[in-house]
Amino acid sequence: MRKFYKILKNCPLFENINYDSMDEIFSKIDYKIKNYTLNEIVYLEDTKCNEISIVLEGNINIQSISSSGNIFTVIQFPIESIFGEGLIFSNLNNYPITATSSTKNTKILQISTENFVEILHINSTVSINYMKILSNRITLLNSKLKLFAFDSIRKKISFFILEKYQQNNYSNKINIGMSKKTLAEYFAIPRPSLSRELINMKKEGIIDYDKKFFYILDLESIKNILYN
Amino acid sequence: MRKFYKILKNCPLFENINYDSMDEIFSKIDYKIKNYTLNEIVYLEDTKCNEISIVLEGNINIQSISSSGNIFTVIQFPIESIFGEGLIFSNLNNYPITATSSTKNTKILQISTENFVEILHINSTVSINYMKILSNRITLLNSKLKLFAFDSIRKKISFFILEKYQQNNYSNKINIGMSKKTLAEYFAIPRPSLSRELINMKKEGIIDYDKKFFYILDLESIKNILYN
DNA sequence: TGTCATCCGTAACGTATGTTACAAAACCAT
DNA sequence: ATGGTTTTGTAACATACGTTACGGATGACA
Repeated sequence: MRKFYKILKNCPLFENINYDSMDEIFSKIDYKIKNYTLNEIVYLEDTKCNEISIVLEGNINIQSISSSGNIFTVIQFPIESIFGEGLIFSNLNNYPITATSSTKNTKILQISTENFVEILHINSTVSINYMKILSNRITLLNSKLKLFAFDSIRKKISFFILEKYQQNNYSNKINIGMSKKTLAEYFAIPRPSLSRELINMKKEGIIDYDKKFFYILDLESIKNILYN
Repeated sequence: MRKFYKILKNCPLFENINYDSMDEIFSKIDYKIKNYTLNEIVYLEDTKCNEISIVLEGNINIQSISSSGNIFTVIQFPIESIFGEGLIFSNLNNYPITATSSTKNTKILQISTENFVEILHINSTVSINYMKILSNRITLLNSKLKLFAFDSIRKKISFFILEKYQQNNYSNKINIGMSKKTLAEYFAIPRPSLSRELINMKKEGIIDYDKKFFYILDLESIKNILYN
């Protein structure tokens, strides 16, 4: 196990855990290290999740829904990735997707729910790390959902501008911080659609913009768009 | 504090915690019980969240984005509701919305992050409860996001049918389990839009349906819709 | 300074879906 | 059964948005 400590240290769950603490943890609890060859199923969609998994060597693949609305986009999860951490304590703890190994030698550390609970008792830093992981996931999902929930491009743009406006001390000049292309991807819409709506809003005198900045011309209108 | 134990017992955080344990907890940690009159701000959007809150008496209101894409839908949170639990351990721990009291006498229990960490140490059941809350939230957000991410009504329907199909032992007869109206709300789309798409899919021989059931006629087509 | 790749604005077109409206069917209570 | 309420199917219309395409602007690099 010790040869994996370096890898575990980079996993958010074991952040700030020194080797002595790891010794303590892994001497007290049971765990498994499973080996997979290429394209083996690591876990199967709709089966119960009763353990957390950490990739120690190799890669695993999962499919998901892309932001353009298509299923079957493959995402790679590399070394140090953690799985099942949001599921083991959930009432509906079925894996939502199938995961397969994408490298010839894939090693995965598996810790059962019981043993994981034990770890949380043993080491309070791991315990806090774990809650941070869950909380950050919630924050991320929330912000994603917020954007998706808006039913028009104009609302997405307005929300984005208003958020930045508040973050940057109510300045009318807003640093976009990314290319228009990237912004369109962030909104999960085609780039020309974003472009067209920006043009419309400019024509209507609500905003102006250039390569790097949005300029708020009519703050009230922007607010009204969100509350229409 | 003791008079609130009965209320706390109904809060998922204190599920299965007996009064003795509560005594132990609240004797060892610091906490505040704050009183609000009508329409006072309980917490303000974009300010740091450094405590969890539980409604002990009255109601609080928050605004959110409705599933029809409009901001400013007011949601009421009644007695026993818990707040901030997904924020205190998050790196971005700003309240995403403003909450105000909606009753003349609103009492809210507030426990700072530090003290909350202490509780998690003291009582392992509360600790597990807390992780269940976070995990269930993640599961809920995930499934919502999944539905939103689909870019067509046909995909939403197909996903819904396929999910039920698998849950019910691969039977071609699928109990919808709610009215079409409710289903439309669940999909966050207008009811006539759902109706029309169902008609189309029936015309194409993919599904049939009546008041209570969907019938899968062409399973392969349904699968293809999701992977198109 | 010229070449190439990338980013961006712009336009035309087709279509999925929101909107509104109305009547038939189903449900429920009297 | 009867009347009223809610749920559904259906249709016509308007529109926001995806799609595709193209050329100009921008920036990197040799």
